[in-house]
Amino acid sequence: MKYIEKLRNSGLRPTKQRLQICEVLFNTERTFHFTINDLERKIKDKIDNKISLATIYNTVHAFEKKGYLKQIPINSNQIYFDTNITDHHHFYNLKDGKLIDLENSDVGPINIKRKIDGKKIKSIEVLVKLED
Amino acid sequence: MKYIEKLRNSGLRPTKQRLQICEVLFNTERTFHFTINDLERKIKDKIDNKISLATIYNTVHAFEKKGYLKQIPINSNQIYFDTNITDHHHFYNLKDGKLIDLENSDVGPINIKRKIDGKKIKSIEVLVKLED
DNA sequence: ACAGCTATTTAGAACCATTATAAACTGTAA
DNA sequence: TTACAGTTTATAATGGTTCTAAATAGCTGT
Ligand SMILES: [Mn+2]
Ligand SMILES: [Mn+2]
Ligand SMILES: [Zn+2]
Ligand SMILES: [Zn+2]
Repeated sequence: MKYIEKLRNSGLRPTKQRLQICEVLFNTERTFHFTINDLERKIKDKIDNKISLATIYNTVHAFEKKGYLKQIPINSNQIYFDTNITDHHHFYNLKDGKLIDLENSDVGPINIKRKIDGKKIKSIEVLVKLED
Repeated sequence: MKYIEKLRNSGLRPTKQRLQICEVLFNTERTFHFTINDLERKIKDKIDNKISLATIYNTVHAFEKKGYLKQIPINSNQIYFDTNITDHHHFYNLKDGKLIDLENSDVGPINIKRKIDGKKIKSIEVLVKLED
């Protein structure tokens, strides 16, 4: 299995459930955005055994902590995650709630002129809201 | 009362509760960021009658719809609102969860090169996460 | 292969911010 | 004043997320 090493190297035991979730999340042509509810449905569609909701939450949080997933800053009643962990930005379609990746090259370089002393910048994320 | 006109002009009846919430939200030196829980405490401190939590929610949503408040796109279990309704951005201090305004002039002009056809840009918001 | 240990999974309960309900109350225009 | 729609309110319901604690599974050393 291609994800066993990745998990072991992260200090995560390569359990059956984690490996199956890796397949759903990372064995894809394209990166994607998802909520836990989305992921639960994807898992049901792709695998035949059941994975409990608690395990899905546990795994997503474990992967996020290891840097294999990112949360997307957005106002919603659900948390949005991203399998694209590169620095990038988002269009947010207000009509249907869907997100579209905006590559760094699609946004001019962002230069934050103000400094907060004792702090350093960890990330700069742009959200572009779209309407009709 | 200075807020009666504002409310009437928005099609909102100037009730006692709404006027008191206006005082707390808008009769200030500076704009600020708040959650519903923050606002509930501010109201308790500043006024002597009780305003029900449902009314606080109703009022904040009514004011948001009228454009007197904005939500701040951020991942949190609570919604963050802003009394600063100008176009601006935010520092987000990961240590304590506090937000700091970043004026448009503190961020270089942002030029979104990619277009989504049939859609127009409603807002561009930058979130700068800070760590130690 | 086995034992022992710790990590992980799991069903279900708990949590808690937010929203819905529906009855009482209030602002407003006639 | 009256009538009516808008608003407030206590309380219940909702729903995403986290917690709990018992069962299970991966791992290390023998
Ligand atoms: Mn299936
Ligand atoms: Mn008081
Ligand atoms: Zn993305
Ligand atoms: Zn602000």
